[in-house]
Amino acid sequence: MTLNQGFPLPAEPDADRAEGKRRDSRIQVRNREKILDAATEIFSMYGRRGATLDQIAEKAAMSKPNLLYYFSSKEKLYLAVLRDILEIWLQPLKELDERESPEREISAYIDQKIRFSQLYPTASRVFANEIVAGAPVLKPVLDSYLRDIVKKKARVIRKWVKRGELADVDPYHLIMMIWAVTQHYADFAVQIDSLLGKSLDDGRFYNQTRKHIKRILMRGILK
Amino acid sequence: MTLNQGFPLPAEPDADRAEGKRRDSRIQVRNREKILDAATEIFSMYGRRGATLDQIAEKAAMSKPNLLYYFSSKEKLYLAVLRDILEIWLQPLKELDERESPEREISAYIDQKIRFSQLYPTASRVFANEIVAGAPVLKPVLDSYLRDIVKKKARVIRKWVKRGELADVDPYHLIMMIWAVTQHYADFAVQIDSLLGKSLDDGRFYNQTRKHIKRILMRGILK
DNA sequence: CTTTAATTTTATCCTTTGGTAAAATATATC
DNA sequence: GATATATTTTACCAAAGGATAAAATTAAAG
Repeated sequence: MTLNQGFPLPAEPDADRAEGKRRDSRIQVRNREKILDAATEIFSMYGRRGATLDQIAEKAAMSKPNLLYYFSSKEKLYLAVLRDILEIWLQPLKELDERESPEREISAYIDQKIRFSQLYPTASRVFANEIVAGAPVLKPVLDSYLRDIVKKKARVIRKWVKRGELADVDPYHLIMMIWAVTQHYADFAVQIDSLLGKSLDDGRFYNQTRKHIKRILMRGILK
Repeated sequence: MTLNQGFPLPAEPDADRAEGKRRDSRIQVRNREKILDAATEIFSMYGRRGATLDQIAEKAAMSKPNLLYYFSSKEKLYLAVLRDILEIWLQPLKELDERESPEREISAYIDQKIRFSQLYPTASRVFANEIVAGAPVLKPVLDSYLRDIVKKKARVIRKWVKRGELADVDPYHLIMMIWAVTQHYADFAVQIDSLLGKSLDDGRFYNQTRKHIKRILMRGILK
């Protein structure tokens, strides 16, 4: 599973996505995907620096030079993985619509976020790792792209508050709270597994979690 | 700042803490502390595998072999760092007391957790890193020690629910939610800085955050 | 002071790791 | 099926990184 394509990461004169060559041959697509999946998993476990190309290559069932044929360096590969993750990571936020009720919108937002945690836990962990590490690569994106989107959506929430449809919450803290809680179930999955022996893969647990989060949060913020 | 001493991590025949030798000479204590602090910072940024002894040694203003004189291997050092963190990480949870009101106790718990995020953000990040990476080192501890404590405290919360002092919340999810939200401000500090230009170091922001989290959560769970 | 033990430095080793070169093989196109 | 192009393999390399040995230095004890 490879997540997405066109993303606003520092677009780099991309030496990879080469010029006048036949691209996207079946084999090309399949291998890039295999590599990205393998890389996601390895990066999620060992981080950008701790992960090794040997590990990734092995997981992708491919020799290291072969891997480097598709992604010319470890950094480029890491970037490609992040690029894939980031867009779909914040897609849901973009959809917050002030014309709808906050009840409906925030509820849907939480649903989508926890869904992401269920579907792409390793991707979520790569992202978490990058941020925890101080966002050495993503910092510029956070400072520009993410910042703008969040600012825009904070305005939406503030509007709801002014209209009296929402308790007097700080929009930023609310967003952060939703991120924290929903991502936690992907990022700290081992911990949850240790404590409960469950994961979001378990449909029953998934739903229970979803409802529980929503119940508490919605009660906390609705008027 | 070194956090703590006696911890229940796999105690290992500890080749370091040597036998019949003069220990805890001033210089010994000072250097171990210097190293642990440096290591915490480096591990928080690069993870257990990505961190290098060279970096740690440099940050500790010490040669690498000298560092290895105090901690005989990178793994041992990493373990020592984790040991330091873990105990004070879950100290607050241990203090949940069923004889007090949930309002008071949970409020105090949140306070202590966010306080930890403020005081030891890098330590929190090392811990986060370890868990996100799948707890390669801490897994046994999570499966035993942590599990037991949490189970015990879940019982306390359940008691409050039965007594009708708390809404019908799942204790585990509640605990997780508190962890997620409070730790988020340390673990994802870069993100918060990008979005708000603030950190918990800022006293005003610290208090605002604290109150906001408590307001929403307490509203969400109190009857 | 001297002697002994603790600490630090210097030199070095071996393995891992990211990356390259070039040959070999497979795939597609005419 | 020959030719050109894309893909894969094999053989390497230089730098980084964890670790050790032993000499040199510093601090403590008598």
